[in-house]
Amino acid sequence: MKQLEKVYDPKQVEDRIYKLWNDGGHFRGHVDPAKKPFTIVIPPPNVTGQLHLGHAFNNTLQDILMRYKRMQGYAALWVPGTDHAGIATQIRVEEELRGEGLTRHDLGRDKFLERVWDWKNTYGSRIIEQLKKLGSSCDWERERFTMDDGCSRAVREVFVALYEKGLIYKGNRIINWCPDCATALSDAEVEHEDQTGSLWHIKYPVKGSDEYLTVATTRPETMLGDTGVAVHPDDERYSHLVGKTVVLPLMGREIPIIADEYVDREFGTGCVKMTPCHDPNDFEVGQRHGLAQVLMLDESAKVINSGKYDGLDRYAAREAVLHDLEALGLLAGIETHEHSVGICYRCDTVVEPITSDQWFVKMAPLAKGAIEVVENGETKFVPERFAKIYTHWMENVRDWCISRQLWWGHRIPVWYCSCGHMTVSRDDPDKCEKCGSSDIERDPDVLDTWFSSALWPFSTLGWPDKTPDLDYFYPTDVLVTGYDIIFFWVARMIFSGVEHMNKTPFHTVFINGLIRDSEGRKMSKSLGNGVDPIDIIEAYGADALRFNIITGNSPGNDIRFYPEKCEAMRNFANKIWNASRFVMMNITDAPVDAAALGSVDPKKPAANADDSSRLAALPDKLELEDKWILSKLNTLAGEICENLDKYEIGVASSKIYDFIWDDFCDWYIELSKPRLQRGGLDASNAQSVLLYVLTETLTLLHPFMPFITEEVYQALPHRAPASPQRTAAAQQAVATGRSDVTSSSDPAAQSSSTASHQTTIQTNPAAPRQTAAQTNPASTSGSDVLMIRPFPVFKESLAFPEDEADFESIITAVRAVRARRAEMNVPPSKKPSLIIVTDKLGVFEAGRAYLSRLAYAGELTITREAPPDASGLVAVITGDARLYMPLSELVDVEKERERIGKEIAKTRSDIERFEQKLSNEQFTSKAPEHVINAEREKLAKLRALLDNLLASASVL
RNA sequence: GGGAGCAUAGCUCAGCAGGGAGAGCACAUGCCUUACAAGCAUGGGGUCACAGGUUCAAGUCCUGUUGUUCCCACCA
Repeated sequence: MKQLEKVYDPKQVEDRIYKLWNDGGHFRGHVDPAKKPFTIVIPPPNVTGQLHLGHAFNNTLQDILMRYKRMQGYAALWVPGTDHAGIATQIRVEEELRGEGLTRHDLGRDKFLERVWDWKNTYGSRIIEQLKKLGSSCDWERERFTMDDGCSRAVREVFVALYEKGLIYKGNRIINWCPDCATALSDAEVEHEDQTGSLWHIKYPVKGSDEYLTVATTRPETMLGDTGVAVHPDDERYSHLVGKTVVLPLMGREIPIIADEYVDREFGTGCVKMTPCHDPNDFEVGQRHGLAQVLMLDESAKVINSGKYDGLDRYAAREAVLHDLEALGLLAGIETHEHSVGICYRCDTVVEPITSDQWFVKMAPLAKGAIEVVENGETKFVPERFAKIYTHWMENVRDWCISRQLWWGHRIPVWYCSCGHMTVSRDDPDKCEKCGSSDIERDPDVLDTWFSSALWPFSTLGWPDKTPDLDYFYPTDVLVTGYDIIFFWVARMIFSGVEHMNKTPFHTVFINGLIRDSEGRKMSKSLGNGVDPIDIIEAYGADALRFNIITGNSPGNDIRFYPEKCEAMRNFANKIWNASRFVMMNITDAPVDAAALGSVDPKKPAANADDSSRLAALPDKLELEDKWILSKLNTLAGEICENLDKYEIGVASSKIYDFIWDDFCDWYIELSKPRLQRGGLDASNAQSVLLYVLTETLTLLHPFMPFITEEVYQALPHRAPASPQRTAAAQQAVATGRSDVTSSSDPAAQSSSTASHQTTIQTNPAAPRQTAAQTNPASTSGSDVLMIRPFPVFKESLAFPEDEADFESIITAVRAVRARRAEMNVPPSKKPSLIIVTDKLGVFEAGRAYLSRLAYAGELTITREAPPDASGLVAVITGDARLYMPLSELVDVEKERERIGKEIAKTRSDIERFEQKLSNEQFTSKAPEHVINAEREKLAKLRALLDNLLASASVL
């Protein structure tokens, strides 16, 4: 028999297992009318991107949901793809060009785009490969790109449709301009940063008077574009000046003094300079009053239309203007001023508000439907609080500036003719649709990247065509994404889905938090505190990484990432590995059919004599500890389904962790050892239960740690679940309402199972590695892989609450004995006799074999009567029993008396507390019955404990 | 100027249809017990931020306070 490696080595496993799944076609999502669909579209990572921990987190969550639903029998489809990421990608390639001393203009548009496509084809698959390393079970055959033909057609269709509905328009309005990216940005693309700046007071001389109006500004250079000064209509200080003019210093331009409610009399001097071309408020005031527009900054934020200042950079111009004003004595003062500054989200450059011709989406009509579907619950946010953030944004959203002065992206489908007409068309026109002239020119701009990602849930399913995919998989089910792109992406997908599909694109938006470094800072390139998930996978394995980031945190909350925690999770993987080794080493004598245990009801006698396998006979042979572990596992299965249905991923994962480590490994495996050594029927029953519990547990754990669970599963003897069992399990799930979050109807389980009914694989004691390697991928389609094994559900037939409680008594007793021994420093080699005095004779008698083992006891007596002479014995007391050991020579009697005294006092005060509570009429009349009963039981236990303690103390 | 999250063991975090607080890491002690020293056993350590309120009962619900993080906003 070949010895397995003692340590699990993910590097030997992961790629091979991934290939097994892929070759088996298990990632594919197929339209299957007999099943219910479950669909997720991936938040498409930027093609420029490399996998970071945020992706790892987000995709692990998605993969868990996908694998869970797939195992439940849904037609599961996870659509992958990447985003062309307009600005980010263009910047990347321009940087590369700069290295060659070139700009994109040197190449020209077509050559430049060729270059970007080359770049995309070279590097764009990197992040996809990294997602695979993580174990993502996407349908790779359906990988999409926001600029592929289908998505481009969808973009074109949406643009034209919205234009035709009057929801897209072109206008000259104030937009955010990034001088570095040299493009317009949407409001969402501007970040705000609080800065300490200055507020300069500038005197404007009133024409035909020796009065001055003093204005205050944080951007003095913009005065070059001033076309008015505004005061409040009710401000008596200035009412006599309204209608007059001031002479704009430096420029000598005569500009009007106007009155507008917009002005806040309390702020500064109560006079506001009006720069309609460079301030959104001034723009609106200007519109109301017919102020002139003077554009004073160009696309790179250099001064224009301002005489001697022309050509200066905006900040140089600021200095020059201030210098000149000072010289003229027109600078009335400076104060420091806290304000927030708009920053480009891509390059951190301070953006300038500038009037410009751009394309906009009219938001108000679209927002209406998008708010509705969230308010009426068609789309729910998890956690709920993000719905408020979403709604608030949607209610206040302004029109969306969608044109970008870039080359990389979806080019705006608009052609201009010298006749003045714009041709907006789904197909490239060769002449003006109005005058027929072929002298037309296409709009040079491209669309905001988010314009195409907004269509992702349906463009990836074939829209605008009516495809079977679209019909079957849309709307998708869950969108999993970070809270940082709710406005950019989620909001826009929702209104797009509502507008173009008449259906919200997903019923649930599952929001995940951000991953921070161990000090709570955002991970960023500039801080150099980023952690590469691929490094973590190399060092600890993908399963450990996955389990690390999803365990012990709750939805929507940020996570601090500690690489050390991966060590704990790697250890957990190793624990599973070794538990599996143990099971395999002990089921070598005969093939065991553990699957049968899940399909028979141990509470009922075997149906017929023909059913002669040992497992069919098991119902009569289950030991107390068997029922204990089976019952716990069964409860666990029910809870995991509940947790996953509520998106409580972290809670679910830690429950499985605890079950595997504490219940299965620390107790059940230890308990099985004496039985296995004894051999015979007892041993084979234990083998069956071991195998059953291990297999079911691996199944429960699979969505979280797919690689190691599949690897072990492949090595275990098992039989592919046959159709009847699958159906039964699914029906049970529906009956108990435990497996289907979206609907109470049967989740697709009525389909004939794809799993073939293979014969039992002979137990193979060889390494899992070797066993799995022997599996021929070609023969695995529809084969027995864990990935598509039915997910466990709660089964009434495997619930044994009384036996569970009985066995807990024994655990308590064993723990108590161990604790006493540890306190007394008794070496494990010392195995004194043990007398157990208890009323639960049957329970402790059933535990005889392993009591001696786990409590290190020698000769074991179980009795109802206390020993007549307890002198020389030390007692260990629990609520159910007194356990006597002859260890008195090791105990300081005085100390022991003191200890018992303390324990008696503590128990008495506890009893008093419970007695008080239970005699409180307020409590007994108002508390629910199960609570009162629970309290009574606790009191009874404490009283029994006290009796036991007193009895022991009396003989000390 | 609005709004939200967080505050629980030394550290990082769970827990909350309200019924005497948990995990991982760290720490201490003893163990190479034939699956695992990446392990086993045992133990120490918490007036669950503060102040009120609701309730028979409050880390758990409500109000306020403090600290902290974040989001939104056309604060010249």
